[in-house]
Amino acid sequence: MRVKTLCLGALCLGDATGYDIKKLFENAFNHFHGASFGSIYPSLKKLEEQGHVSHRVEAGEKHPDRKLFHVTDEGRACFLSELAGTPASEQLRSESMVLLFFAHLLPTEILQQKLAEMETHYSEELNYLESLSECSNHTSGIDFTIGMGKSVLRAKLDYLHNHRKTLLASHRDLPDSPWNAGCEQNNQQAESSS
Amino acid sequence: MRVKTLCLGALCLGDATGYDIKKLFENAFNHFHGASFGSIYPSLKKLEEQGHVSHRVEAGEKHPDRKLFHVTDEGRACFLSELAGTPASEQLRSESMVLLFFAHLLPTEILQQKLAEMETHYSEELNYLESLSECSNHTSGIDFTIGMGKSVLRAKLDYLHNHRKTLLASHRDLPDSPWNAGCEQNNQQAESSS
DNA sequence: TCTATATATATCATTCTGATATATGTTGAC
DNA sequence: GTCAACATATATCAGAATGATATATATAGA
Repeated sequence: MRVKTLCLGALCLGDATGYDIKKLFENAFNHFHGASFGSIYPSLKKLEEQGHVSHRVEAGEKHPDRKLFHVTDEGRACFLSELAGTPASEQLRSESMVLLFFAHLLPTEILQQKLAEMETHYSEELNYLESLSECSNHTSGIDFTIGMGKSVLRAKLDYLHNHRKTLLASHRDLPDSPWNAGCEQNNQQAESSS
Repeated sequence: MRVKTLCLGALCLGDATGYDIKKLFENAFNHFHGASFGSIYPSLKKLEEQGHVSHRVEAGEKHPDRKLFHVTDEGRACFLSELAGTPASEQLRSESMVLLFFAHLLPTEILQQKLAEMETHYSEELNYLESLSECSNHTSGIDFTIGMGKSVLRAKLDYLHNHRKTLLASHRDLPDSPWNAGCEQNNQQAESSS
């Protein structure tokens, strides 16, 4: 589903700025869909050109000027028909699973570290969803997505606890892996000279 | 994780063509990472420019010419160091959850249809993973990813069975939703005139 | 025979990410 | 009291990925 459509959906929940929508993607939507400023602002621009949203500028006193967006009737109708026409599907993009798929190529120490990272991430997200479900003003659909998310995270944590030892037990370090032959070309997440 | 890196990883499992790698993404990798031809072929090109892979052409008798790719020592070392440096993380992109998040805007009939679609997809993927785990030649890491996938799918199916009725019970059709005011501009998945 | 599917490579417009630039207000540290 | 870090707010851009399309041949089935 296009970010443009998601933005339209977000605005169906109430008027908002691009920044507000970004926060929605980081919070409420986060556990099933992300989006960056680089897609949100252009989307709002196009939606306005198509007449699906309009905006008014709120002059800032204690904050920068805000462009407050609002769905038009056409925009709302468009979102509803797109929603109904969207097939139910999902797609995972998991570095964790890639790491485990190639676990036999990793030294035991690193593998243990990755498993610990996974547990931390799953626990943190579960805590977040549990805090969300304490709020009482959700629609039943939203409660359903939160509940589904919690179930999935509990299943992941359980699986991790029950199978971690087995994985590590059958894991052996390779005797002479070329661990110092690292390739710098693609490790650009590292520090640059300052 | 970049498709380029995943291609390198795929080639660490054995020599392959771009087409073979696509099949790997569709099968083994499918439940945690996808990739299209439009990213695989350019990735292989760049990997070759960087000296991480090489290729030889197999002239085709019963098939088109094949470019069989092979990892170099540098490529293998590069993949290992990238793998170790990749943080464990994951990200879901789920149209199903978006649909449910906005369930209150959908007519009951459509909502039921989406829930049925979800169940079908989850069941099919579970069957696929169960058929995969019957093969006995997997590393323990691969078994772990398959097992995790199965656990997650079972959790999703359980949740769906246990909460479907509650969701539908609290769901009411809106009295006069503008269901005929559909917007054609964005419904371009429909048929074109022929 | 004719269609659909599988093998195989390649390109392209559109879309999305992740980084960066620009400004201002607030909060907390020292 | 100053200074860094963070939150609010908008916008753009290079690079990466998607999904579609083009091209060609072989096989299987209707």
